[in-house]
Amino acid sequence: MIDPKLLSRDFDEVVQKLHKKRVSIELLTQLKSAYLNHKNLKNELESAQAFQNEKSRQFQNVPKNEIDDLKKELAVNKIRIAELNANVRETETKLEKLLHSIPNIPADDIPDGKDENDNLLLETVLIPREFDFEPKAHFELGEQNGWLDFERGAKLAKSRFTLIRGFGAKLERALINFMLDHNRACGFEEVSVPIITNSKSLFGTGQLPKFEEDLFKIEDEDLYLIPTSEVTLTNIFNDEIINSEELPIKLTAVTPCFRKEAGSGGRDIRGIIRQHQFYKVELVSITKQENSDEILEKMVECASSMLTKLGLPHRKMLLCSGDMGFSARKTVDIEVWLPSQNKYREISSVSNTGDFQARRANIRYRDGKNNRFVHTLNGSSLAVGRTLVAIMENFQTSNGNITIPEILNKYL
RNA sequence: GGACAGAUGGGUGAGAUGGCUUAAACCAAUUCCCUGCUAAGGAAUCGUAUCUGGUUAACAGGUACCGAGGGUUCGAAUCCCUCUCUGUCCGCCA
Repeated sequence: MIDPKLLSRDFDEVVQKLHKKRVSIELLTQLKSAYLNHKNLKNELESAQAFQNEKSRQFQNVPKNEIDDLKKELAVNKIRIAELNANVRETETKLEKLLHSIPNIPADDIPDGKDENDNLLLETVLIPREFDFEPKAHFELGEQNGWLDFERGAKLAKSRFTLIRGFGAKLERALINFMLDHNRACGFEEVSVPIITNSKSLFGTGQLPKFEEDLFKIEDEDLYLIPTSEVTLTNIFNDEIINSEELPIKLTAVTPCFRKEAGSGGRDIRGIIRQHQFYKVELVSITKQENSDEILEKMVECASSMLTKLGLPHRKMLLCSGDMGFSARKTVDIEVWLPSQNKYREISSVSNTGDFQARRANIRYRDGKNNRFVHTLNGSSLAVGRTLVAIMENFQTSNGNITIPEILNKYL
């Protein structure tokens, strides 16, 4: 949630910055007038309440014969308060609805652009190997080695659910342990969180109300399967005021993630690149406002160095304004090389949301005398399934075997 | 799932009989004093949000908030209703 005060203070600047994120001026103008309208009505309500309070206080020392007159007067004012109150609520919900649909304002150094083609290459790490045979796709290798069973996954649930078996399952578990150890070495505390969460938490991190269609909801309950542990990790602190000595708080967790993938149509239908359920090791940082950018760099480095340890070629991309997510003010994607597709594919995404989520989830810290909103950052340390894909494809041999990165030996 | 109890500020915890209680007291915290340093001691400040005035400061004032939402009343932390959560006991269970 952006700061509504910015609208009355620096309207033109907000318009200009959010234009980069494809938010229309009309919407922002609407929002501004809703804000001012609500403010005026609220002022009116408050003076009526002040009147009521002041007169009520007189009751104890007013002569008995004047009490009836006073009561009459206040009865009238009470009706006015009720009316104003109804109006204020109406304008408030209208304002909130608008406010909640506005994405975060991008940071100043974000390239303006429409989609992934306008992203900025920051760095390439490791050179993709040359194959002297036609590299196979992970789903072929997976079936050949008995690691991936798509038909039975679909039988058990539906398409986009996959059974991982035998050494594949063991490798997945090894990867998880490797990643968590790596993150711990980067200074992140390991947490085990619920993988079901309520609407308040999902609102806090920005998944609700706008992206409900991508969530699996528990029937008849105010509960959802988490789409990422970012939701539960970040909301650990909602409605809290954190002592500034405790910052930055750096957390890591592994959880299954659940996504409906509504609107992704037939994309990546084969294989395990895009699943309804997948394991992801996540990083979340809660920081003071002044060091979130620096922590973003560190988180990107933490994820990137993990891929380097695994020997996987990858690159870092600074996302352009049009390709960034709803809550982000700055995002760096890490893309891993997939030989079968002959291109880089997203395996990690690290975002600084600034105070956008903190404002929604009401997470603050005490900075001397003042309470300020924290900055929250989140990043996939790596999507486990996609890492599995990358290992299979990059380290396949001509007969379809897969060489396992040495660093994983002690986890197998 | 059944029975009972509870929910107050950063923490602990007072607030029969509704009004001067946004809320005592204690702890923590911040600032200052004292001390060569540490410890101890003393003084002051100290809920959140929002609006108005003031130089976007200090500060002053208004409003709302004592789990959430309704109700009664001129007036509710205090009375009534609904919900949520927590604790304890019983039942069930990995």
